[in-house]
Amino acid sequence: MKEYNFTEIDAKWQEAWQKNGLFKVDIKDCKNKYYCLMMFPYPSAALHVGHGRNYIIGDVVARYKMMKGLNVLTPMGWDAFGLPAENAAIKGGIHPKESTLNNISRMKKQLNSWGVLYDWDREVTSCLPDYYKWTQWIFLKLYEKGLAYRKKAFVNWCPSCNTVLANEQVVNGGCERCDTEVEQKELEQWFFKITDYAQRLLNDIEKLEEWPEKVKIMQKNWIGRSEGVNIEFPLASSEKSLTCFTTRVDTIFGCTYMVLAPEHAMVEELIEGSPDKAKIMKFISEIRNESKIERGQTGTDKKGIFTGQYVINKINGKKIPLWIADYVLMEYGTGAVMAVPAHDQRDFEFAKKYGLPMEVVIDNPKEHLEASKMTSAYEEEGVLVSSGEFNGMSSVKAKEKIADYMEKQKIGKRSVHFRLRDWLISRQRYWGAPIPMIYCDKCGIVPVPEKDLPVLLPEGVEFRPTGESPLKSAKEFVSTTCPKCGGKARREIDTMDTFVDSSWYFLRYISPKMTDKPFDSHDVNSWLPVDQYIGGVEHAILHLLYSRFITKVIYDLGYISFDEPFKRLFTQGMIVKDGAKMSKSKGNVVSPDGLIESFGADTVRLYTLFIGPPEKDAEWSDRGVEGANRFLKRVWGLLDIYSEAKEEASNQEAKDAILRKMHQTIKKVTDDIDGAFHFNTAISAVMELINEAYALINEKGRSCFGKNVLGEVIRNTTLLLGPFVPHISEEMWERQGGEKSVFKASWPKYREDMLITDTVVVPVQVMGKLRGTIEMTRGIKEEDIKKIVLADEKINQWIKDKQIKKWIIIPEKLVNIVV
RNA sequence: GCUCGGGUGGCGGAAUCGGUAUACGCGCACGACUUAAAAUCGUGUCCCUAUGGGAUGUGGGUUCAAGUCCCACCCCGAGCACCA
Repeated sequence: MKEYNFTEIDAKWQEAWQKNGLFKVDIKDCKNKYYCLMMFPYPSAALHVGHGRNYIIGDVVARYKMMKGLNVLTPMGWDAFGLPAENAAIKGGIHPKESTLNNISRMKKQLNSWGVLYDWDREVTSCLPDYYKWTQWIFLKLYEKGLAYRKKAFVNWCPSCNTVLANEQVVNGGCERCDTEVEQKELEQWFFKITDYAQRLLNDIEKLEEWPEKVKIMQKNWIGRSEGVNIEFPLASSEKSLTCFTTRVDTIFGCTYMVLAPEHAMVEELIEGSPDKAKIMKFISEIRNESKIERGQTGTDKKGIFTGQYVINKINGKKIPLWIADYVLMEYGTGAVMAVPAHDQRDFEFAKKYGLPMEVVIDNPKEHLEASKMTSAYEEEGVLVSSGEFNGMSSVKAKEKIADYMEKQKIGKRSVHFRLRDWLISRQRYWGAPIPMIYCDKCGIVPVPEKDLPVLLPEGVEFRPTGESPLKSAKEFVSTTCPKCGGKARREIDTMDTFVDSSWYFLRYISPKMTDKPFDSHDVNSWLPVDQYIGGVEHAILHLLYSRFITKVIYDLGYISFDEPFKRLFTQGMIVKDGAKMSKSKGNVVSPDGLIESFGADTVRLYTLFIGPPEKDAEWSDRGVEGANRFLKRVWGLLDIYSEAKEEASNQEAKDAILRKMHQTIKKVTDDIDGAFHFNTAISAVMELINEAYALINEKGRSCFGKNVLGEVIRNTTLLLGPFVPHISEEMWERQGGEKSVFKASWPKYREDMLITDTVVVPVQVMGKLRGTIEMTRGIKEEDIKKIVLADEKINQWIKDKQIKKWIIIPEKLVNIVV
């Protein structure tokens, strides 16, 4: 028999799968549907083995589910808009469209060389008009619902590159390209009102039973709901009042001053006429010039200034000073904070620095607190003191009672605040979907009518940064007519965040070629939610949250009947090399191409899967790849042994043993895949089976199992390995007379009665220490166990001079004697 | 600082319910085959002062029995970070 020629085998089967359309799906046939989705990639220059892990895992799941008889949909596409292509274009002069499409065709070849299969008829590419037409359509739908709006916002600005930067491009406060310190610049921006969905996005996390707990917690924290009270503080000098939000209303009696964010709308009015007005304005402008990063640091020295104004704390009538400080953020709560230095560390530090008073109102039950002796704020729970009628109450109870009191007295109102902010979707960049909006001097902001979509991204545009959105220079693009009045108008020149493109692509796969609608609602409803979503943890928050949000909006609009897109989520770990993430700059990138050439696709797949549990990071080792190859050769070698074996088994014992091991392996592999995708242990189980087969053959001869049984072992091994190493499995399946594809064959079943043996080897301990093992028949009585154990010479050594106090007997598992 | 993960041989990693710690693979050593090397096959491989003793980041605890449960701490990784 020929040796394992992976080059030939890989090519043969990759061609065959393409030809017979193994993964082509009839969308109308949704019986037993299984939607297996991988996060679509950004088309970068070349894939490394770390990327490969993602696709290989998905391919294993898809092939396995197919063998389980499910109707599997696995599509693939490209998240093709985005900054890297634009940056490369600025540097190298190649148009982003050209480089992106080139990258796509290169990546497709690479995916194919791994033996990773998709239904390519459903391919979507987010930078092509037939796709982004519908991204624009989604924008219009959000606009109609009042969920897309414009407002002034600060953006990251690199003064050297003369451009706006995305948050991801700001590295330690500097521009990722030139390292210049990033400034904040205020521009009109488009937002999606995701905050309207904050509560639902939070509540529905409960529905995501099959998501990793980690991801759910990250989303919860990101949404960041907190309950508290909005309290009114009237100004001492006028009728007006300021509202502040607190989660610690129990500490209200300890509030000794109040602080506003420098951006607070009332500031100017408050300091009008003050002798210190100029000083205060100077202070505010200094704070505003600080970068977000600088100001956002915990523990940085807090800076503030007194406004000259006072407010009244209505619960005790006290007049307290009103300050402005950089540690209060305008974006959260009301931009005004009641300061309780004794019970909040930030207020504590600030009060110390500026000599503001401090009053203990929550006493530590373990150790009495005195304001003058405190070195840090006491933020724990405790008992109320100096709090009027609430004295003696626990802080937990007081939170409720004081809130009740305030609502009754109309001093304050219970309120909920979220950390989540609205989603800023405008990008002053070229390579993205144009925002379909028109500005008319007469009619104002007018949406592009649906019939005029797509708003095409012009191709001949100067995309080198000039300080303004590149589309501004495309005169023919900008100048248009107002859809309302027909007069002269200009187009929006910003493009959309690429996260908008990726927040609905899983719907488009169902109807990728539809021209009059983004998708067919009936088909989408029958195939979604996605049964299994697979991708990197780095998308745990943004992409997954945005997709959930857009799905809910489309649900509310009545286009779909489900409001969570992904039923089950799997996040795979990174592959690292020399302890670091693979990157060109570190020079530790491992390309799959050479490895596939020297060992074959199956070897690379097998090693990638065997390297460790797929949800964890793993260290790549080229030597390990050789081990995987060695194993495949051993599996292949069974074909030779089979062809030389005699019909009849020459050794009954060997035959029984291998059959038992085979059924145990079927169970183990099935359980490992069905459970937590633990492919590494599934593969090691098959290795054990092969090891045992060889050990028995070496010992008892090539015909020890007989042709029948060896053939059965080979066939089942082929089936079990199919999802992991599809090419060699197909080849062996064919050579063993299997019909059609191994993936059209059904997944093997194990026989329960073949899993157990008549006898078990039971460890025997004395005082919890292992002293020997004894073989016993199953179902043996306790008395008989004792007799056997006492009769054992080795065990007896340890108990002969001692008195037996207690027997611990766990049937078929363990015996422990306490002396 | 807060919230999650994680810490087991030279290395990647196994270990359903608390029940034989170190499966499987890599590496290494020795042997076989070979003129030789590679490949392949076989044997061995946690440590020690070895009929025994000690090891799962450290120190305690619960238990007949702890990698697994409880308490305190150390280290590594991820996310959030002046969120009132």
